[in-house]
Amino acid sequence: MITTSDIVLGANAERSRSHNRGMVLGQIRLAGRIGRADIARASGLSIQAVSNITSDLLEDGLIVDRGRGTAGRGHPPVLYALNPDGGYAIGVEIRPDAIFAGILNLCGETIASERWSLESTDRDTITQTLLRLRDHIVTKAGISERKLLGAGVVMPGPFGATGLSDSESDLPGWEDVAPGRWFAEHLGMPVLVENDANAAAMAERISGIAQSLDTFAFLYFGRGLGLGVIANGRLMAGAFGNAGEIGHIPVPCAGRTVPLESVVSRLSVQRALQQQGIDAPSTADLDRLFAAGDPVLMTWLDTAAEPLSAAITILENLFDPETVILGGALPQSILEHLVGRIRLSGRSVSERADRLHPRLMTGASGRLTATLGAAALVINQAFVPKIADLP
Amino acid sequence: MITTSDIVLGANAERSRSHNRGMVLGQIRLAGRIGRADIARASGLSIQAVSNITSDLLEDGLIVDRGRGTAGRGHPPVLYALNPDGGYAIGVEIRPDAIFAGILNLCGETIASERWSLESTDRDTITQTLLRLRDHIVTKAGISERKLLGAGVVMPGPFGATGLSDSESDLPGWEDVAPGRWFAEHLGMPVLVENDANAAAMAERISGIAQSLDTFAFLYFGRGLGLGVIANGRLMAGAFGNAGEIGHIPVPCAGRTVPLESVVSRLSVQRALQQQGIDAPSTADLDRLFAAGDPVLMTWLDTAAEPLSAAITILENLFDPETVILGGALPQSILEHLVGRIRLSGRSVSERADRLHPRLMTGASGRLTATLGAAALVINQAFVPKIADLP
DNA sequence: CTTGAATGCTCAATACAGTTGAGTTAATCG
DNA sequence: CGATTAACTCAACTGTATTGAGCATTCAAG
Repeated sequence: MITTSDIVLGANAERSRSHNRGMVLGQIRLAGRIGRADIARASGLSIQAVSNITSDLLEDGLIVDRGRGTAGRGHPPVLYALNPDGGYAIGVEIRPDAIFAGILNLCGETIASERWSLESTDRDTITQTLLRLRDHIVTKAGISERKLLGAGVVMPGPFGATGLSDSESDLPGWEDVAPGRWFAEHLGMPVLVENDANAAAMAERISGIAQSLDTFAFLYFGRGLGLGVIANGRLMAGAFGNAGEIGHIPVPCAGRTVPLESVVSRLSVQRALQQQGIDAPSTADLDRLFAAGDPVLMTWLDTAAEPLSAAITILENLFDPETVILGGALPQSILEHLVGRIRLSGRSVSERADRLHPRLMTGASGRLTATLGAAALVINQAFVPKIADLP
Repeated sequence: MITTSDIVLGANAERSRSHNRGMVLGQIRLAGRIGRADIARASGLSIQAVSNITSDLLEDGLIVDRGRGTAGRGHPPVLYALNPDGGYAIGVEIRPDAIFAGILNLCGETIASERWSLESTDRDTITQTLLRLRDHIVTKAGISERKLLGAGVVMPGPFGATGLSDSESDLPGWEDVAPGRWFAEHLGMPVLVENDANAAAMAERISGIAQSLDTFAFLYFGRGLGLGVIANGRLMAGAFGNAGEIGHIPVPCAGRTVPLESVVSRLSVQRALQQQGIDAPSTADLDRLFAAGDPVLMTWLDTAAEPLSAAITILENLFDPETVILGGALPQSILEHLVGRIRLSGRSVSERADRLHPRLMTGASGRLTATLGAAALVINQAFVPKIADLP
């Protein structure tokens, strides 16, 4: 991800305002409907300040008046909520063979989605295809281009040449360019670039099961296995933007030590099926096989449970998340089976009586998870305070 | 750690100032000696704003004028540096059998340290002992109490009752109290509470080998094995303050899968030695055995290398840190031997050509690492922007 | 039903902190 | 030696948030 977003450090009047605007929007998102006095209490700002900011937001169409509150005595508050039509974000996922795109509104609802095939992955082809795809999907969604907040782009990681680079999954022709800047220039809007797992994790936070969670880990079944960690509401990116490569950690499996994604991933189950002559290229295929109780698939699930459980113990003890979420390009049925099947270790910091959420949950599934997550990255930007801080 | 520090969200004039002060101090610390124009460029503030802030800091005695710069043409800048005497922090480490304390100055230099035995771990005994110890060490260091910025306290984790709770290492009598608030009230100063590994990691950043690193992982050899992760200059705490319990993750060792700290920790080496009738309670004992090439110790080192290497691969792929640092209550000689002995996996996001630092390094070692780290937590506060942000 | 307390909110004045623009000083370069 | 570059200061300005007075609306107690 090459940490694009300009890291601004000092606070001044302008940046304070933008910071507070993001905060107020975040509070409104979190609460659903909320009055100004409550926002002020939650944010440590004066009522007057919140009042000024909300009237700005109202004028900009980002929030709407949603009636009066009732509880208790005293003057009932005016309640505000996000305006779904207040802004939109495009999400784009670039794969070696296709481009996926989707549009999310400010409330995180999907407005449109598309899949276009790619003949080549060179920069020109991708850029031209993307421009046409953008126009197409914006028209299809019937929204005004002015209301686009930006675009999120998901590309195969890891970024830069690392020990995990792998010509099969990487995009040739993109090694020597910063994709964030490239797309920002060509699309003419702010662009965030992330890997699939991080984007999918953000989707859970914006419109999924993790809307009220600040610290969680998301295990993403893509081609391999990815991890997105959100800590205190922020994506954990790592020094070079490559954090979360969980697929490559060594885990025990049937007495041996193997890389996690060699036994727990979409590719691994498809390989296991193929060895028995079963072809299951799509998520729907897998769903069908699962519903039919296919023995090869069931055996794979049994085998995968142990290393997956080990991986979750590792995640819990290293990150101490509120929960671990399983999602991505496997059918919901299989994800749910895995969640039910896995015996979580008792030797974990996550084994505590005062938990508010289960240790393991299923999140969004299906092929579009990462694409919509890319858009969620942009939507999230609106809700996050802007004064970045580095020591 | 019970995330004490009041999480303020909104920005106003007062908080902006304090934020910018922290930022400017952080820049000065990072650079060593720096002029106002450079600070302005690094922070995105105007020269005038930086000028106002530095003159405040100068007046408060936090920084000092350190002559003029020379390079290039134009008016040479006035260079500022941290004033070591500008402030002090007390670090305290509470163990079941003793209290350690140390004092650090603003530059992270150790001014004094002490070890006092404990007869009991009940709240009263510890609190009373701590108050006397504080007075004693402040007198010994010969500093003014007014210049104390606060205290950092290291206590055995994990915090709260979890699946890892273990009556042998926990402190009885502290389950139902928030230690941060308790100590803040009784010591009459701001208090930060952390576990040993996190504190030690912060020590590396304030006065150790990681002074210019923003994202790194610190493997801490205490009783067991702990992990402190600093990401973007902040400690990664986890949802319940228990992140970094790396000692309990499953790793392969000699064909079996075991909890990491059962084979890689001070306790594990001491147990191995004891089984052969060798008693080595202190760090110095271990150093002596290592220098003598003791065969039991050497065998243990050989055995530990494989699981430790696996753990480092996990850390690298999950956190993508700039480096991994080994430190804590083992002699420097053994840490260095381990760093040299470990064969790092090539299948890691950290295996990249453009690295600025080695993948594995040794940090501070010895019994006081965590104690001084506790003080470093407080010193660090001075250097960090204050506008906290939660979405 | 009246009165008072509690609560949400507005308006106008104020304060704080950073920015801007016009100098001043001090070094290097040609 | 003059032109140029760069750091810095001074004073006026601007943007945001805060403060305090006051109004509106609701509930509850008498």
